[in-house]
Amino acid sequence: MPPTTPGPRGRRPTLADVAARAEVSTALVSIVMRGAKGAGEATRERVLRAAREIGYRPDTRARLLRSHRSRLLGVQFGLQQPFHADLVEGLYAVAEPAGYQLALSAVAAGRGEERAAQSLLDDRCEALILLGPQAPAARLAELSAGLPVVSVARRLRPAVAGVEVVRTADDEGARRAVDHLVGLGHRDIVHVDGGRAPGAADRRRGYRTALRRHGLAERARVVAAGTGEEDGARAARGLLADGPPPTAVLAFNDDCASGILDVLLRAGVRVPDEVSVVGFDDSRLARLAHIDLTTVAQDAARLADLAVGRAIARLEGEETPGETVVAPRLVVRGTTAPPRDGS
Amino acid sequence: MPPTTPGPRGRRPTLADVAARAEVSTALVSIVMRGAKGAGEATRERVLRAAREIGYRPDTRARLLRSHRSRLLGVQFGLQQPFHADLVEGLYAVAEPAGYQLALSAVAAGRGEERAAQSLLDDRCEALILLGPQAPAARLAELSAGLPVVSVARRLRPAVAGVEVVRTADDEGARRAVDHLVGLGHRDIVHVDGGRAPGAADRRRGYRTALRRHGLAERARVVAAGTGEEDGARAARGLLADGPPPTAVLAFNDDCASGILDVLLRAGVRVPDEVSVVGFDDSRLARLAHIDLTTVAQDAARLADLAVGRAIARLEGEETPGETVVAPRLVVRGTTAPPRDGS
DNA sequence: CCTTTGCGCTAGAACGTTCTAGTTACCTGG
DNA sequence: CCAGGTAACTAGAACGTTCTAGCGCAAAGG
Repeated sequence: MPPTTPGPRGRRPTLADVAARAEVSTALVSIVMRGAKGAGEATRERVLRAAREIGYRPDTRARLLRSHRSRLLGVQFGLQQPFHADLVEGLYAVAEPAGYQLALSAVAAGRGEERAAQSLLDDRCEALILLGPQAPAARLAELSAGLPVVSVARRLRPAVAGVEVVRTADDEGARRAVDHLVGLGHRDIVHVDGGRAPGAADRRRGYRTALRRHGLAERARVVAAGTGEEDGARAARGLLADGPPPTAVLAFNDDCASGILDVLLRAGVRVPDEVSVVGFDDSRLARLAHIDLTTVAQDAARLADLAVGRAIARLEGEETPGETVVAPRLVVRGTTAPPRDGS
Repeated sequence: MPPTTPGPRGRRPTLADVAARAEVSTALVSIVMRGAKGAGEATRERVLRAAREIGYRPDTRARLLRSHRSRLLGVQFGLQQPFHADLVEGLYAVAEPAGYQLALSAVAAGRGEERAAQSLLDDRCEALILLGPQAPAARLAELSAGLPVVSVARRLRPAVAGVEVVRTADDEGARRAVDHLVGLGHRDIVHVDGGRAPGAADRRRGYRTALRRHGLAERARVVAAGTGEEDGARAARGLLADGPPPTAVLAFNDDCASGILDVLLRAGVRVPDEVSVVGFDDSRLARLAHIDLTTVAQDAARLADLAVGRAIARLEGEETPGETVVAPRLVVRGTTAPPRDGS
């Protein structure tokens, strides 16, 4: 059984230790450990055995110090954002097979994006993958002067030269949701809006476009709200106060939808019998049996795949499209149904 | 304006560059950058200015390679666990002021604990802080032979020599929940149990103890369930089928409670009017206005503080208690109320 | 037989820091 | 005026890798 932890003495075995045991030079051990060519079959075996026997593990930091490639992708993510967790999971899945490691840096309460990004730079990452970055475009441009930068799930308008964007087609998501509702027979569909949040403008636009295509342009109705549950609740109270509610609501996101659901249910309005509700994001929340929200899902795996792909392409000097848009997917659950009467 | 990114040429400035510009030795620049003593006031200024002007940032990896201290705490966490996000947030808040950096390594779908821990070791972390580790005790023991290991939120029975445990008093949490319910007038309280999940045994024990203290020992009733929403739902359906439901339910955790709430509400049982429900964890879920769950909160900030403290203490060779237990806090929200009749 | 080629291997210099052990130069007290 | 101390600074060797040259040797080609 080879030891898989450093011995109690504290000193971890190094290349030199392996070299001594296998009676070769450190350079050769290095060759063998990297799987590079230039070592005979027999010696290779001998070195590997020696390494195994003394529990040798290469020192990442020394390795990176010397070889100018670090094969490290820096990932900045929001600790409190469940969707980012899905993305990071996807990133791991793609990066490791491609021969890259991930360095994670979280944005949290006392730790802003500036700190997070800086720590990634200090770690000598080769590229930065920023999940939903809020930093000003100028800062992103500045970063991208030094290394490839990929912004995931944040659109940049106008485009920032050098910053690669990978995002979901928010407008299309909203369109699909509207198509679904119209297909069920709804004609009176309200959009509870996310205001200035990333993606909100596109979702609003998609909503309007879809209604227009269905010949319902003049029935478009956008209610200002926001990104949180409470924003949705407020909007819903407003809707109930303003005479008969619509037969369907497209919320900016799942949190917002959850607030809407709450107010409706407490007011005795049955969902989906009287009012259908659609969310956006397919968060954990939406999947709860309790809530069972019809929603528009972002394809985290695909976004992650593209993000890594673009970062690596840029590292290898390839041309990249600048922006890549991923189609969302409508997940039909229990909060949508045909309207009670064809109003 | 000092550049805060590496220049386009790719080569980042090094100590030598700063030294050249300030016309001193690299050793002195090192001294100044570390804030060590041994530099004159005037030169210090000059060096700092030079560093600022060329946008120098120390190279973490080279720094760590040389100084045997890495001042790096490795944190292994579950990507999909919201509670871990709270803990990591707390860890950042404590570690950075104490002069330590965090290296994050996520456990996710295709990336088990073994991989996560190994990557932390490869980064030459000085100590490991494992959030809710599932690895066998033997593996933890093995790890702790090489460096201090702190297990957060997982109790180890029997204790593993060398592994420091920081956890919430699950039994006390359950007791507080029961005390609250009894205080409201409940006497018919069921515990929907988490089975073999970490903490479940303690919560079960706390529940039993509390009932006994209130002279209700013979009314204790434990229903086997699990950690998920669906487990709670199943248990609730069972309760409803077995004649009149209890007046109060203590669920293993919030997810489980959410499933219970769902089944009760769909069955037309009013919460909290007819049945009170208490969760455990104070997850994001519990805080939703929609759910508004009375629950037992773990003190993430305190757990994080202790975890870092113990890790550092061990690094400095101090004696540590081996296990530290943190009191939970009952958060009363809208799912508990006095029973309708004093059954 | 002598050159070429290529393979297996090694010596030794990087990489960007910190650390050890100095060397100056300036006080300070006798 | 000198011993002794201290503050400011520096040369050069680490740290654990990878990389560049290049060496010895056997097989192949002339």
